[in-house]
Amino acid sequence: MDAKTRNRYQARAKIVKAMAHPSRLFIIDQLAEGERCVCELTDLIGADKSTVSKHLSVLKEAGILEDEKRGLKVYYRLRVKCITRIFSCIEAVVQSNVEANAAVV
Amino acid sequence: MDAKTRNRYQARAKIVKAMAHPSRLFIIDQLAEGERCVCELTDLIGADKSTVSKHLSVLKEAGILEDEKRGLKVYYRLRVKCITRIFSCIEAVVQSNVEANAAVV
DNA sequence: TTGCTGATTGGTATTATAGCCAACAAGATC
DNA sequence: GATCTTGTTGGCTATAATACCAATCAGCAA
Repeated sequence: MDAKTRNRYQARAKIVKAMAHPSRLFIIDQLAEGERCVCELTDLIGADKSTVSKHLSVLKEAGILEDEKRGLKVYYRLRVKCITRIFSCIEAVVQSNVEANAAVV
Repeated sequence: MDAKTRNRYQARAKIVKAMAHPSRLFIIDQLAEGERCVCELTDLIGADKSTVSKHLSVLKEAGILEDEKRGLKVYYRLRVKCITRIFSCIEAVVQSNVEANAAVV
């Protein structure tokens, strides 16, 4: 694999890695419906706000989210909408796994 | 977040996490064109064959790939085809990041 | 049987990730 | 200014991921 190819896949992996966590996938799903402040997401997820804040910064750093401060609150939203389309295929794999497991039992 | 929701996102994260590595994204891309044996992928990637074998088992364990042994060789292929469609959106984020960086400079 | 090829598994060192608490920063409100 | 609310950052520990080498396993062939 040459350097150019490696760079291309590293750039892609950075994005995928940023999504590779239950809370972060949940955040993406929530933001598909519109912007949310950190406090709302913290309530929904039920983790420490510092933890949620770090998840959000991972997604922002990857270019998936953008934020905007208004008053005391910081609102996050999706920067590239198509992200949500990914879920349909992920869900297809999940379903396929469920069926495979059912077949074994 | 209730237990059911948490389980759903954990299942999804398992799949996304399995893809979250440059070599594994490369493997998925290669297999989109048809099955490959471990030796071919090892050559293409240029890592130790034990490393490639482990990447493949991560993808298989997640339900993304399936394998078949024929003679001495083990062939891997995509189990759920739609996985490849994910790349178009990932690439959109990558491009968006490139443009944002260009704007800064 | 012996040896060869292709692939997996075990061991290990290095590095990255996750989550909490505590401390701090930025606005709003009194 | 004092204080409350909302978020971020630093520090820490625990856990997971990565990659290599070495050893092993499985199938083929001499």
